[in-house]
Amino acid sequence: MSTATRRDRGERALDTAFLEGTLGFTIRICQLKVFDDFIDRLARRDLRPAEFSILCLIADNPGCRASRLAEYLWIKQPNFVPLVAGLEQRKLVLRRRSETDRRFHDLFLTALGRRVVAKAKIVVADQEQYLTDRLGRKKRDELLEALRTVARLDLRADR
Amino acid sequence: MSTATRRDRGERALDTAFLEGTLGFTIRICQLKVFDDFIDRLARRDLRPAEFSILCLIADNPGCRASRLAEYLWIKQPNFVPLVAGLEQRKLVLRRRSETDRRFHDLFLTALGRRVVAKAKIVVADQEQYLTDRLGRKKRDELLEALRTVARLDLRADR
DNA sequence: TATTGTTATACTCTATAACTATA
DNA sequence: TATAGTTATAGAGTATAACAATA
Repeated sequence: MSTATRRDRGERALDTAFLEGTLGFTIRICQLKVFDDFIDRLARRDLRPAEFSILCLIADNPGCRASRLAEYLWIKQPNFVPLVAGLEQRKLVLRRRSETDRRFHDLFLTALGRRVVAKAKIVVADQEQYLTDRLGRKKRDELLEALRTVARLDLRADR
Repeated sequence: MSTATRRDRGERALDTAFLEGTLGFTIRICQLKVFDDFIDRLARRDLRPAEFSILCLIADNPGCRASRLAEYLWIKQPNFVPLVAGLEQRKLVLRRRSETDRRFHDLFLTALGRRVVAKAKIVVADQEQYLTDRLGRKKRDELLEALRTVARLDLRADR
């Protein structure tokens, strides 16, 4: 958009009261904005949000199973395969057949993977700090807690 | 997933503390869950979330311009065209060339469009009520207010 | 020359069915 | 028979460039 806002050009503001009065729409806009910024920050490290979240989970859960991660991240198994395969090709992740049950893939980070995730976490911390600065520590913590409450709900199943 | 949880089968729980300690990831999971439920609820009316939001905005802003809506909804103009064209074909929306500037398309709801959006709003209200019941009115209102604060930020531009 | 809407098109993300190998 | 991972593939959603009409 040009530097002059629509308001500057004398246009009437949109009445957005209904949508902005709903949690659903507002969560959606927040997610778009936060991810837009996040994707841009992470691009320098050649990581997508999904890849970053996978690396984080393997870092804190060495030897975890692929299907377990996919389920938690709401990524369908067939879509999860090329994600992990890509990370393995880049020497960030190691896949190993479980010895107790050879159907499973146990996942580990390589030394390089640990370095990459450590640096990427700094990028995330920067964004989180930016948000905390704008909201204030107390409101930020309350926001996170409320969101975690929503995240734990099983909306479709509860109906 | 089967009825027995992973915990029941004796699997160790994932350590997800890092990701769940970030606003970015938690907002993302909330958005996925809320939209999954929302899409399912709206499916009976053959409406997608984007279509619903467009109808809502036209309802409260008759005669508004297509480009104005697309910008607000974070939908790129080329992707907005088939959305509105579809709504017009279904006789929910009316596109009219502006008389003052024939480049613009002014958007209106048809009588049918008004009926459809009114019914869809009930579906949304149900979901919002469900969330309010779980969170409590006060926490729900605080959550919405905090989200609106985040939604107003211009994260990328502010860096 | 700039802007709105449009077309064409490519890329990413997501979804489903069917296969394999293991159990 | 059931499960983890895989392959193939189709469908959304999203992105950019270029064009026509209009200003």
